[in-house]
Amino acid sequence: MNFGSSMTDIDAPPTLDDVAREARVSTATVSRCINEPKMVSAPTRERVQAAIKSLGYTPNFAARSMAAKRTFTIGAIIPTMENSIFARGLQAFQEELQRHGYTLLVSSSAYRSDAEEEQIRTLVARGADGLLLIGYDRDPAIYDYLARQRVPVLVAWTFDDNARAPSIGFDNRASMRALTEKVIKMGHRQIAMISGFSQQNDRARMRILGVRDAMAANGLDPASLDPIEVPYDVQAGAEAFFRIMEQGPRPSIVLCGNDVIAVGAMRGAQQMGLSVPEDVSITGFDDIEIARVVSPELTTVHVPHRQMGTLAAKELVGMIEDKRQGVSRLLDAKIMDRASVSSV
Amino acid sequence: MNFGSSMTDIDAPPTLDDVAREARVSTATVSRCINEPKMVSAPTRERVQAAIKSLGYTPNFAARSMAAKRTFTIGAIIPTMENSIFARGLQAFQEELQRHGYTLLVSSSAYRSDAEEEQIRTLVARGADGLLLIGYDRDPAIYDYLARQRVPVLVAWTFDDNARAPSIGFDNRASMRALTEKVIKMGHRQIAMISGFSQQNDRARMRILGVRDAMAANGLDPASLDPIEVPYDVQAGAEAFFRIMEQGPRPSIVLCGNDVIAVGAMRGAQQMGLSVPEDVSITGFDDIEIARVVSPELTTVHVPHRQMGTLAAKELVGMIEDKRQGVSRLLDAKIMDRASVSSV
DNA sequence: GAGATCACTGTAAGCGCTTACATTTTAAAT
DNA sequence: ATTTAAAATGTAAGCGCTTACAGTGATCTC
Repeated sequence: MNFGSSMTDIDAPPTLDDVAREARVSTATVSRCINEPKMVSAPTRERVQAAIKSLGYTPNFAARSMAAKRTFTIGAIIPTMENSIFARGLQAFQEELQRHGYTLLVSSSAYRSDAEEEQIRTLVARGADGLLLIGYDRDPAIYDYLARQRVPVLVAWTFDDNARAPSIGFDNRASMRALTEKVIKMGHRQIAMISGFSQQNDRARMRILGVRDAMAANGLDPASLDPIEVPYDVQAGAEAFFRIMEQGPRPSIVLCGNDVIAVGAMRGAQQMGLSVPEDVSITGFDDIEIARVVSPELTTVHVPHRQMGTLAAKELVGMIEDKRQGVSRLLDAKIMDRASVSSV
Repeated sequence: MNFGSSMTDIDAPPTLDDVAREARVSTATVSRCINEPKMVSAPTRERVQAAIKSLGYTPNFAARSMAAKRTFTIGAIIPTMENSIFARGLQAFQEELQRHGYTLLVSSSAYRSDAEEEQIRTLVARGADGLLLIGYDRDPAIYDYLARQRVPVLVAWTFDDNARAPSIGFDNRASMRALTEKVIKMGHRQIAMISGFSQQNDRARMRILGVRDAMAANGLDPASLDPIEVPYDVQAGAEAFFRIMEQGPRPSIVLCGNDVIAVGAMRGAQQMGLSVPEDVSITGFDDIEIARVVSPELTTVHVPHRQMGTLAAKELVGMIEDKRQGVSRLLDAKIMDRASVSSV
């Protein structure tokens, strides 16, 4: 088979040169046609476009990045793809990037900071024009490295105005505090918590602090809170719930570090024959789809996933194209008061 | 600040040349040290490695791909990232790729074939060494294009031995047939179905056919099945469930095209005050996490997500590196008999 | 109508790497 | 020792693009 590779030699994809020849212009003109169309006169532009079309030309990405020292690629490293905690936000991020002509390179670190570090280096070596990272907690040396390589970085899913990188996110601590105060007002005094691992995870840590803040502000002893830390996974949540209910005085409410754990806790309750919220109340965090699918529906903190993704993309593209510092942005996270919590 | 960029000029990242100079060898040797270490004698290799380390050298990806005509990038286009249908499989795919030194470029088409086509072209232009696509259904011209560009393609989440591309997947039709036969044997005669859109989606189409196969084989009229097609989303599932229960004779069972729809149907039932499975049975497909989180737990078809991802990665890498045709592989999908179906 | 200005277009020098081929060094064989 | 093959290294030609710089006419300016 020969698919109309005009009179040229074999079969390799057409290059800029081929187009230039076909359109009887220089390669520079073709390049300008593609990148800065307004620099080229209308007649030539049309001729070039026709040539591009007839040859089925697509620019070679590697060559372009090498010459332009830009890749139009943005890297994102998320802790996990296994559940949808980051999915909606990332999807929105991607859609917005695409709108600006960028491609997203995603990888997931499985919540391991060494894996994350390696992936950061890979992404940088691949010439990512910018990076989206989740949360702040990481070796300062990484921020140094990134600064030295002049790769713009934006942090999401958290907010901290005076950190090493600009962030688009919400206040994990304040949100958790608000949620906790709310349940305390509903009469809960015996509070237990199942958290994600707080090491190298500022979101988890801040959420714990938020609970303590609320306790302290309401005459409870913050030191009495002894969060169990588990992986973000349903089964682990269920197991932690068992442990909590078996040892010592039973809490009237179990606050969970996120929805996945909370759903696990709900399963655990069900398996123990406890009903939620009559026997025990449970809350989550994130408001992912699963929260509205369990019954009772889960009381949780709604994170503005899509908004965060979209704004992060805009900001990062801005940082890259205008070579400016990014500006942090605090978004609202709202308490979704559903059926998994009752008054005491 | 000056971060030890030895005596060289300004500040740009070190290049192969810098390393070569530092190690007092030619660039070719440095290159070999990185790509084919065994071609270099031990002493020189050590010298070069020391130089690499001391300069903090990382190869420039664009340059490397241009020279080698390889990118070590594999593209995957999945229909959605919003729920976890593809997440586990993709995660496994990525992990396996990483093990072979490849990077994954993911994008999602939102189940739109025009978006998918554009993304395929983008990925090819970016020099993807291979592509993972979900399902067969797409314009044949795309397969031609891919063949002409000599980009290996592997299809997953479905299996068809004599299609345009090799596939690693399971038999959607047979699995759905098996599930349906099982519920028929349990006494269900009034069968309804909520499917995903079957246009441009062979998985959805095959699942419908599977239901009909089972009906025909058991003395029911396959033409009497009139699947409602909806987007794969909880809310849509609930709404479709309402429609089904409101019009005409109520089915004893509602077979759903996947777990997300099924969970929607369960919510719908709950909102209508119907209990599952006493008043109506419901089944799903995929066995994603959500299936075990709802109550009652969902009877569904277990898809070997991780296995599929891992094998797909191995096969695709094999196709690329050995320049051979891929071989298709049929995996088992198993019925998970849980609590959302009762006998009639 | 000579010089200045402007709008296009072309020339050609890289970008940082890989690799075919040439050359040198080392080891093996006689 | 000398020849010969094998192993290690070097030389240099690109890979396909972008872009600084240098034309080339056409249009203004006074």
